[in-house]
Amino acid sequence: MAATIKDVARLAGVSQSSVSRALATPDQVRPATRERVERAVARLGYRPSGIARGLSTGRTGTIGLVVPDIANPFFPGIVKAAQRRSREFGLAVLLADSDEDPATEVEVIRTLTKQVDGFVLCAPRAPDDELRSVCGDIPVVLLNRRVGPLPSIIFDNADGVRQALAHLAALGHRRVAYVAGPRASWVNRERARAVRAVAAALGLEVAETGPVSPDFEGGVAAADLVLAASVTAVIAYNDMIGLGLMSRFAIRGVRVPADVSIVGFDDIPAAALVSPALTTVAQPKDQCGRAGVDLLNDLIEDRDRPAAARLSLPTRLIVRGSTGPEH
Amino acid sequence: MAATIKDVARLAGVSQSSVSRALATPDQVRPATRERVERAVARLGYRPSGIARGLSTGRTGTIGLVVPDIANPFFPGIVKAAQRRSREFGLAVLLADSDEDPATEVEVIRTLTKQVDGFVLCAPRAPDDELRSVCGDIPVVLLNRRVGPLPSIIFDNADGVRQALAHLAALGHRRVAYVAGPRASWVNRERARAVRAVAAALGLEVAETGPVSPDFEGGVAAADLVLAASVTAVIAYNDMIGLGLMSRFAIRGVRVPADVSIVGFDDIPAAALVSPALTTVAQPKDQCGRAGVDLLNDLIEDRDRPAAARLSLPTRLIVRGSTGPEH
DNA sequence: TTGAAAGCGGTACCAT
DNA sequence: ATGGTACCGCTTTCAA
Repeated sequence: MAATIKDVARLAGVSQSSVSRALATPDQVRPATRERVERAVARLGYRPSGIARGLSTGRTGTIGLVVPDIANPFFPGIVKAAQRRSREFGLAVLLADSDEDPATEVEVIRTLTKQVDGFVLCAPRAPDDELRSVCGDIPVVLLNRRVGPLPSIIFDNADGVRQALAHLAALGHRRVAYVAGPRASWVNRERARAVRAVAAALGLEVAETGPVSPDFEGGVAAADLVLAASVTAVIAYNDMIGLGLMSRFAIRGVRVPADVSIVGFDDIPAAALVSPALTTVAQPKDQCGRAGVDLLNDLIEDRDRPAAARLSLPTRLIVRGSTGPEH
Repeated sequence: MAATIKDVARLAGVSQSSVSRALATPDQVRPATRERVERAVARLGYRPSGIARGLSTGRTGTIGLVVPDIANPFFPGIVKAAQRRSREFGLAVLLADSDEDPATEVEVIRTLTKQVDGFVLCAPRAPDDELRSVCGDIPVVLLNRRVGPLPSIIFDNADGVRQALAHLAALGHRRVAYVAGPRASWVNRERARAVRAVAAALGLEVAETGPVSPDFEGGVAAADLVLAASVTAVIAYNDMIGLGLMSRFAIRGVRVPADVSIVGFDDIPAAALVSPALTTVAQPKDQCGRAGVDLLNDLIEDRDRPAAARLSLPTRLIVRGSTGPEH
């Protein structure tokens, strides 16, 4: 059996309380005592049980991180950053993959609620009121989703769209398609809205296609719709769709970017690996993951609602393969 | 505050023990009692605290899943499968990313040991004896790594290499390069060994290059080394290296596969997206993740060491872009 | 079948 | 500065 605080106390010849103090608040015990405790701890290889501590403090030292799909290349960057930051805070991360299913997501959150100090919810699929309800029970930070005044961190999608459309307009495109992602996606609604608004401002015509699933197959499926819309450029809900478009375009004999230019969102790793490389709107995932944990940690520490409970992170267009029409 | 078992007991007019039983072993309480408890549970929205339960049972209902780098496209597939399977068992998953650092890995394992019922270690980077030591404290399943008799699940790397080399030999290649991954990687050693053995058997000449880091940049760096070795085909430690090779080859004006054919390992998503698509040795990641959790669960349940504590999963070559030399 | 009570491994308050 | 002790929420004997 692993050593308990009792064993340490006995070996050190002090009380449990002193051991607990020596470890948690070293300056509340006499150096001599501290020494003896430390020695005993070392000899026994003692590690306090986080779970026992959790029971008595109400703090688990663990946060829940929920993502819709860890295999979606958009998320690992965020997860990694969050994970790293958490470790700096001495927090463990309970990762849950909801498989893109709102019901699973809610169930997972409910199950984990007792085991974590708070949640970072990445692009949660659950309905607003469900999220609000969760927020009542436990600190929560939303990533890539905004629900009322709940603490959340999003990317500046509207500005990303603006950069993308301005780029295409500058290249001479007059008519572009937007391939929509899932209807249920908050981000998709944001981008779609921005596309309409910005296009109008820029005097561009927009053809909306989709929605399609936000993956390679979705892009493949959307390709023919896009072609039928006779546009010279297309903005895809995300890079995977963009990649799917490219693939299908190649099969249909449509050259990219000569015939159609493509701009994606997310700057997933694969976007840089294909040729021509995919122009995309990048989002600072590291910053997002880190900031999410920072914010959650603040909430947990109850440093009463930090000023910036709602952050919007800048996006930036990475121009790669895209060119003007009739090139 | 969330309701506790006490609240339920009071509301139901029974003792804590009865509530506990009604929930854990319903057939040990009279139906009438069970009813009252269930009603109270529902009314209060009671959810037992896993952490309190853990303290008293010694079971946390959580397993630790450690990966070297969740952003490495090889792992999400495994993680996802493991996650899903765990949920079926009612287990939560504590995911830790060791950032490819053996020290971090060990530290993370030690920290989490008290909070989980067991570990699934994906391609652990820690030294053998460290792993053995961990195994003494708590059930552990190794994925993609073999250490003595420890429970582990690996892919049949030797056979994967055999398929790859047989493929290249059949295409007419006589001299191939192997681009090595990290020296510390057990899998790399396996593959390197197999390359030597199989090549000898097939009468192929082998040029070993590297080691390089197992990512895109590593492949880029390796490209020039490979070219200097004047081979017509190359087997890369993994797909990311293969992709890096392709990229650099393009810049150096070397055509793939006309001048050099490439075979990677892992079948990461991006391998199918590039053109020409990358020929690769695929490994059943889902099966691996699932089997890992199954095995660990058995170990935890202490169904004394299941027969197959050491599994080897079949790999299979996916032929895509590769062709013969002087094509 | 049910209830009382003793832990599980810590923390924290209260004395000393 | 230190020790004693009452919890934290649940499970699990042990009696009744």
